[in-house]
Amino acid sequence: MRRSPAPVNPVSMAAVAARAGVSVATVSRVLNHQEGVTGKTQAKVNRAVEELGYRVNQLANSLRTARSWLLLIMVPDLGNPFYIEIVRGIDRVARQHGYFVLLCDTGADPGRERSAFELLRTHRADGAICLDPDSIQQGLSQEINALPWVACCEFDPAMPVPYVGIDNQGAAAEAIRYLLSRGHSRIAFIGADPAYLYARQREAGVRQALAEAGLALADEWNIRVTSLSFLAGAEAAQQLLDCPQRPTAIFAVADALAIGLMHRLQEAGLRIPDDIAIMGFDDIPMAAQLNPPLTTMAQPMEALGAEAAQLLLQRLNAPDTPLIGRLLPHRLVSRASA
Amino acid sequence: MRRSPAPVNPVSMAAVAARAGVSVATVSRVLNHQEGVTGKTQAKVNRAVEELGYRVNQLANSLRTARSWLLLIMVPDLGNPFYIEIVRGIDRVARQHGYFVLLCDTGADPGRERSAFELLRTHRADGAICLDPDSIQQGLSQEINALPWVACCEFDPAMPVPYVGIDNQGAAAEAIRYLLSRGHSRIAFIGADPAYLYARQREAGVRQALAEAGLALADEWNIRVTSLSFLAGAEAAQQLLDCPQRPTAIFAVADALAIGLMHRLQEAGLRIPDDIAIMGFDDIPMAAQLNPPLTTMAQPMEALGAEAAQLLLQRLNAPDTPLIGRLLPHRLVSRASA
DNA sequence: GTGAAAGCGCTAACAG
DNA sequence: CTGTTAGCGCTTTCAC
Repeated sequence: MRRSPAPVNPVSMAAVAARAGVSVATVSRVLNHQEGVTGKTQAKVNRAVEELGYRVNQLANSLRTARSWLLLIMVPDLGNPFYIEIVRGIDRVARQHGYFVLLCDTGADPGRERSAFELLRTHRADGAICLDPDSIQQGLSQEINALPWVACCEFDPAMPVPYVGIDNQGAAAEAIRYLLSRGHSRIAFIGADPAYLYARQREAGVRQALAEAGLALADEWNIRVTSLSFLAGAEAAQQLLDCPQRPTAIFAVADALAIGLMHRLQEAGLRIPDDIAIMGFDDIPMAAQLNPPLTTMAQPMEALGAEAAQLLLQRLNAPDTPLIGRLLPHRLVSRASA
Repeated sequence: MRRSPAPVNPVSMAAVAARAGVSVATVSRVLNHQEGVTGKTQAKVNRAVEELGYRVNQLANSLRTARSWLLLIMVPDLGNPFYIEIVRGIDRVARQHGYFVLLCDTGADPGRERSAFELLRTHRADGAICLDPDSIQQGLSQEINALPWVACCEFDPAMPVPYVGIDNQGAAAEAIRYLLSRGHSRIAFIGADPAYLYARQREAGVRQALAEAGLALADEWNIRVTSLSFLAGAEAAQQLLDCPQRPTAIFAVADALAIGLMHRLQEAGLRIPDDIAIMGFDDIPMAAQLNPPLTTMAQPMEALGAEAAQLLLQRLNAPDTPLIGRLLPHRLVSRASA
């Protein structure tokens, strides 16, 4: 006699059918609200479902329909509130459409990212949204091009993948122009890992705006950190503190950096913005709570996530929709730090 | 002629078998590293897999083996860094054991939580970790008792469910004693929604420590907020500011609250800790970055998550392990705010 | 050592 | 309107 595999749930659709005195097909129809079933039959089935406490086995359903109703999100760092806000945006629209979210903190590691993409191939997720560095995306390009995913924040317009993001260069240039307009000409820049599109584009924006004003980015005021941690911000601050000549304003590519930066600077006895002005990027919720509140370039985080999810769903439902890329508007938020 | 369902992946195990000139059973054996297959046969199979770019269909696998390798996490608010740290702890051990994480922000809504638990019943997740208020857990008790899940931070020792948490009452009492030892006797408390176990227990701890010192918690200094947002903290601060008699120290049940609190207080011109001392709870990463740095009662967030995951895995692998509850140690972190 | 075949629980075509 | 039946793609027993 054959043993059935694993601990099997006794309450299958067949059990319901038996109890209701109908066929499994009918049960399936009722459960999926398909028309063409008598009210009386529906009632019988529903009662049996009720009495047995039946729940459909989504695994079986998914296998049969080839839809898992799971969306994968790949983020480089869950610890950064910026990504959290985006995840919330994704989650909101995903849920609205009946999907659940599979979250994967890749740590911006190509290996981890590759294995995350495997979830698509193995049918564990229907689609994915990737927030990882564009450089990693490009590295995997060959393997993932045909998969149903969209890029968010980090993207390469040349890749055959829909994307959402912002005009990083324009936004960064605007930020610098703001600083210039406040009378600053000695401006330092804390940049990030050039593996990220945003890091490269924002640096370009900074240089551009500076150049427009006849200025150049001094080497010793151009600091590059490797992670967006508070600590990295503090270390950058220290470097600036050690400069023979200090800047009067600092623009950090991310609020997280600006936070560590401010902390170290204040620890050293500097007053913000009087002794030195600080400007960030992102406008994470914490920015407004700092002392002094942080002036920053806001990204529409929730909307970025929502839009990415929308794009993905569209791609899933109509696979040959033309690929689109969308840039959402940024907005300068002037507070007390600069 | 019958049409097969949905867009079917052309590369199934059968395709591999055909190409390798063996049966699907053999392919399955090779893929699962089962012994009893010739090296030569293995090679044939592996080559075919390679050539075809075959990937196993996890849906089919899961249906057959009744394991989805997905773990569900229910959090009341993804926006709170406290939960994020816990999620990271869970994620780390989950991944170590081959599981992926299904994240669900329930917003502490019973309906959403109920539907999240349905993921277990419908075989979409193998187990769950619930961080939602114990009151909600209890409300669902009848329906979820038999499901494979563990409670984290919020739990009811009387429920037949493994849990991890901390000694909230003891920790809060310690916090108050610390404040007392610094010479404060006019201490205010910002508490949270009593739907949460932590909120009730910490309030009890506060009252206990105060009583030990012959003091009582004044009504006007006992503020209760409904969410752990910065805004809620700021509103609480305002209430305290409006009191005829001001406290000299404030203990907030959560760092997020303390942040909003500090912000509003400083906005009003008060100096911390000179005019008023502030103490928080959790020790989220941000706490050390505040100006002044926040004195707080640290919870081992990552460890709480990791331990919860461990407990869950254990429960999944040995369903009749005796139910255990574990309390992890807290630690007072003295910084400049109090 | 390998293969045939029986399902896991469900959906959907087709027949009645 | 309802039932029969053939799979979805895989694992696992049993036989050879």
